[in-house]
Amino acid sequence: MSEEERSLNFIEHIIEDDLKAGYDKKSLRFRFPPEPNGYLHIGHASSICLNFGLGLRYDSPVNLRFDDTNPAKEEKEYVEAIKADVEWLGYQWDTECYASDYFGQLYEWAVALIKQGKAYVDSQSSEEIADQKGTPTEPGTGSPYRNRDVAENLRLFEGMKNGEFKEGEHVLRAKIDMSSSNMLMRDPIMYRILHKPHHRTNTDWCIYPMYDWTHGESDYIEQVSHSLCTLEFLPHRELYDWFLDQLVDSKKLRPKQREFARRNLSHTVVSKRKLLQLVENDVVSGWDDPRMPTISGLRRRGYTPESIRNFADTIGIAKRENVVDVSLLEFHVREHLNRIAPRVMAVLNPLKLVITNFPEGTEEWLDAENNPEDAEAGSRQVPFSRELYIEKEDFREEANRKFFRLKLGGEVRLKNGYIIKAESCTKDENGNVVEVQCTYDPKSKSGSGTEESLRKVKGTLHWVSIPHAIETEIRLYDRLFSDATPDGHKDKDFMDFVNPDSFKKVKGYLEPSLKDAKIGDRFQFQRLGYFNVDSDSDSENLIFNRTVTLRDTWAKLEQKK
RNA sequence: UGGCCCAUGGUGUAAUUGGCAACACAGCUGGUUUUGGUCCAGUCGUUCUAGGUUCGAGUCCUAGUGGGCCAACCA
Repeated sequence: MSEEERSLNFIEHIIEDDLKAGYDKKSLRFRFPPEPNGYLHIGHASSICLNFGLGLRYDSPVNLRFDDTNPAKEEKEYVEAIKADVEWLGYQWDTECYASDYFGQLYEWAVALIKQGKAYVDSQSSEEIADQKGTPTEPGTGSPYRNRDVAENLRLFEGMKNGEFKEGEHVLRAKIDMSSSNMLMRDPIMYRILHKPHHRTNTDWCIYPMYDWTHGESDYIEQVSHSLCTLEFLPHRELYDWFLDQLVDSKKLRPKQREFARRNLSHTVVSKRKLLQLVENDVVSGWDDPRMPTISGLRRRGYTPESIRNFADTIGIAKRENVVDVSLLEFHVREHLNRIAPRVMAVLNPLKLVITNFPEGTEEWLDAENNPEDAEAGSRQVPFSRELYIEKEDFREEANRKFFRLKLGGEVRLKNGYIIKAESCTKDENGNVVEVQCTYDPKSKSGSGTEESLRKVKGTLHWVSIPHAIETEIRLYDRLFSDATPDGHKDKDFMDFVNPDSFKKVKGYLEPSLKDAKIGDRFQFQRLGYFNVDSDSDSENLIFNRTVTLRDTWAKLEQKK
């Protein structure tokens, strides 16, 4: 989809309106502001694509800003992971910023506010402050310290900064309006005392600014023009503007906050807290478990950055509640992988097939196309021999004409190989088929151009030559939750909906060309799905993750029964 | 018994700003195919309700209904 054809989302409309109203395009600037207290997930990806997409669209800088005002929760490890994720998605930030870099400026501004009588030190407990806050329907009442004189406020605030007080002893509050219908305007806390080392400023500070006092001011310092956040921050906008009103220099750009609805994905949860719960309860192996909707999980699962960007682009951005069906994400990864993933053959549920008229102890190397969607992809050789594996599901002793696979007396094409006919089968004591005996037509070789090779046979199977097969571990993933909105039930916990079959480990038999596959390499296992090499692999053992199955209309037909 | 936000197919977003409701996904029907993949064609809607303004309303106004957010020394 070309840029000019695409319709604008409401954020772009706001920007276009600003531009029309005389806003200088050169002063456009955006930012992605994660708190380094956890891993990024698909919801963040949407925000990243929004902000960096705007940067690309308007040729404007986009900062990566870590909102690191709470040393109790934040760690350097997350900073590194977040940077890696943003880069992997394919975006380049203009400046790597930290709210903590502005602690000095913020402190100066706070002192100025105190001097103007617009901030005061409150010496009550958090319970007392909460009690006086009122409720959404009742106004709050002023703190007994609300009218402390400026000199005392300054002295106490400096004392707070110098570590003269214990945590919780004092806070700095903005003096706004205890009866505002907006709870956030009822003298919000600007600073609290925290005797904790910070991942960047270490022990330089023992007071830390709150989000509201930091975010808009950071935007102003960085001269961010449009500060985009999720809908739950809408009531914060009034406070965001109030703080800016106190210190904005009219010659400088004044940032504006605008809000959009966070994107929810069906069959998963998109909340750091809930994802953490999955990790801590060992429901998954970690933040990068391939079932996790984290960027690192999707990466390990085999998703491509392009597919995630296309997904974000397609779902767009708006202000209403939403649950995007995960099938849309799957569509985008299939669409991309269909174009780029080399085709190979692998059997995951093997059934032995013996071609009785193929000479014992011999092999034949067949030409196989690497990707029918990509003329440049070339071809490779795959070995054919007397004993092969096919999928158990691809053979039935008897079946109706809707079954385009192998049945006794029936014919089928072996992909890139020959047409075979099932003559008989052997069963174990339980009646399970353990071997199928076939004959092949030596003149029907794929691509040979013979009359026999051009015969139309309904059904083509993938296969692997047993003596040449590489044995590997295959990890099959399914949706982590059986319910579309696991956290959308008032009476049930989202953990109740964890899909017990979301992970299955099986043994796979792969064509030998795969032996040199490297971690991260993506393939289409023909007729099965897209797979990539997991990071748990080593030179001895390959491990594959199933990214997503192919669309399977046959499975749908079967399910209907 | 408050304030604010939102409402368009099953899902997500559009609608030249008041002018024939569009795109993608999913579903369903067919066609092509040496992947039951890909590809191609077709199909699926009283724009939450009721009033109002207007030649004309998804869009503007009023009321209602439904959903969401707001009382962390979190972000």
